[in-house]
Amino acid sequence: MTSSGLPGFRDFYPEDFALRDHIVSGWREVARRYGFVEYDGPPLEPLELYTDKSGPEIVDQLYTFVDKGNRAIALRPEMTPTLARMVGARAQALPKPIKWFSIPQLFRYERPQRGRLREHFQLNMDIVGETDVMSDAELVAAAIDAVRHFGLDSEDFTARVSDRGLIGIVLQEVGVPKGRIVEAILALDKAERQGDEWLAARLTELGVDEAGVRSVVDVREHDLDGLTAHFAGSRDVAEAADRLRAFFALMSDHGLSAYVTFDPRLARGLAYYTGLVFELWEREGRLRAICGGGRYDDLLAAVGGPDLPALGFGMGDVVLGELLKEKGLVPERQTSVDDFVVYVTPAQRSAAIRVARRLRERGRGVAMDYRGRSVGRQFRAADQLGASRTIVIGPDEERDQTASVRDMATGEEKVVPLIGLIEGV
RNA sequence: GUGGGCGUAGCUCAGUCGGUUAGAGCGCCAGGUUGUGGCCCUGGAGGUCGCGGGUUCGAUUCCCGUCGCUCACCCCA
Repeated sequence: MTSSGLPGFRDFYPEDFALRDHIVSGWREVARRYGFVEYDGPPLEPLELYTDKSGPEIVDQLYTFVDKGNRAIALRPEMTPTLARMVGARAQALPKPIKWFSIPQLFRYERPQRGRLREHFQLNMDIVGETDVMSDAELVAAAIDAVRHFGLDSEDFTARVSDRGLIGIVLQEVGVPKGRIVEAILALDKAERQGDEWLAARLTELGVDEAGVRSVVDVREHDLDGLTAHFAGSRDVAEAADRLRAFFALMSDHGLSAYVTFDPRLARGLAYYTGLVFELWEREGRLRAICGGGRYDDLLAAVGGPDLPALGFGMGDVVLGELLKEKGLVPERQTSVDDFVVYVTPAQRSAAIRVARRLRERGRGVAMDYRGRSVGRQFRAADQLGASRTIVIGPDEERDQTASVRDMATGEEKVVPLIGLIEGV
């Protein structure tokens, strides 16, 4: 091979770009249906924007450099800090709730693998300035629809839902000190991969007694009712659970019950989530999470922005694209050619160009042969390009101001007046 | 960042127990006589056998390194 591009960065050949466009357009359409408006920010940001709040897991993997003005720069790894800044600057003026979406290209310096590159496009949908559980449900519904839009359904993927508020209260009940709740939640997330013994050791470290440890390990197997029963004595648990129940009821109103499951094992790695958290997973589980998000009511204030509650999710194009390819849901072929105009002899070239021009003015995609090859070869070119019609201009047509129009799918061909051809478009 | 597997034409792959012109299918290009595609036929282009070094009379084939891809770990958008 000759020189290749940077590892983890993609070249988009026309067929690749077609898939990317398919995904991005679909997302835009779904976001629009939910009443979100699009925004964007710069792909480069000051490094400090991320070092403060994002947590070490993101900072370790930043793409950074120093610019000619000696500024420390990062390629944006996520959109939320940019969103926080932008919303912050106009927080007073914007009607609430603020429902914004963006499809930024994001960058991470880490080892590329299947479904994880150093760059991807990510749909971000956020709602700022609303605490009602109805907004939680609508956001999750939008995330689910952003996947369903491409032809996947509850057979293919599922949404795991939990609530950090609830889990935090549970952890407090079993004896985790208040100041270490977030650590315990992150441990819970990590336990997915490390196993129960690791979790038990970690919880003991955090000051949980043996009974409490057992309780937490058990809790991970409970459904919502089981969980409330287990902590029947706790008013706080009951209240937090009620909010989740309300959430599931709303998901039912959205007609999406089949997609959502309570899963107390889900915690999400990022430190800033405060309430609802969710992830979309392919059912077969071979790929990574398709999407993840949740409520982060304290984040905007924490980064010096307005004190507004918020929630949002991110959904990348890489895993979703892999999934669509696997399921055969990638659109067939893309062509920009509607009509191919054939000229039979060089004498008709000018007339044919004029016809092409008039069709283009009407919005048709038109291609022609450049070299005056045989009619047969021109037809073959029309076929290769996927033209839906081939329009032949020969001596007869030129004389009669007509064109022979062939439907490439059916093979049906008829002679029509030029005027009719142009105006019939 | 750690460890394993892989790396031959645009794509999917064959092949060389080290030997002198590296193959197939698909794709691409040109023809198959002057007004019609999808089939077919003929011909052609295209490979420093990832890159660098070593062993050897000789390496695409063996060894080392490196880069890339990939899987697992790590981590997660």
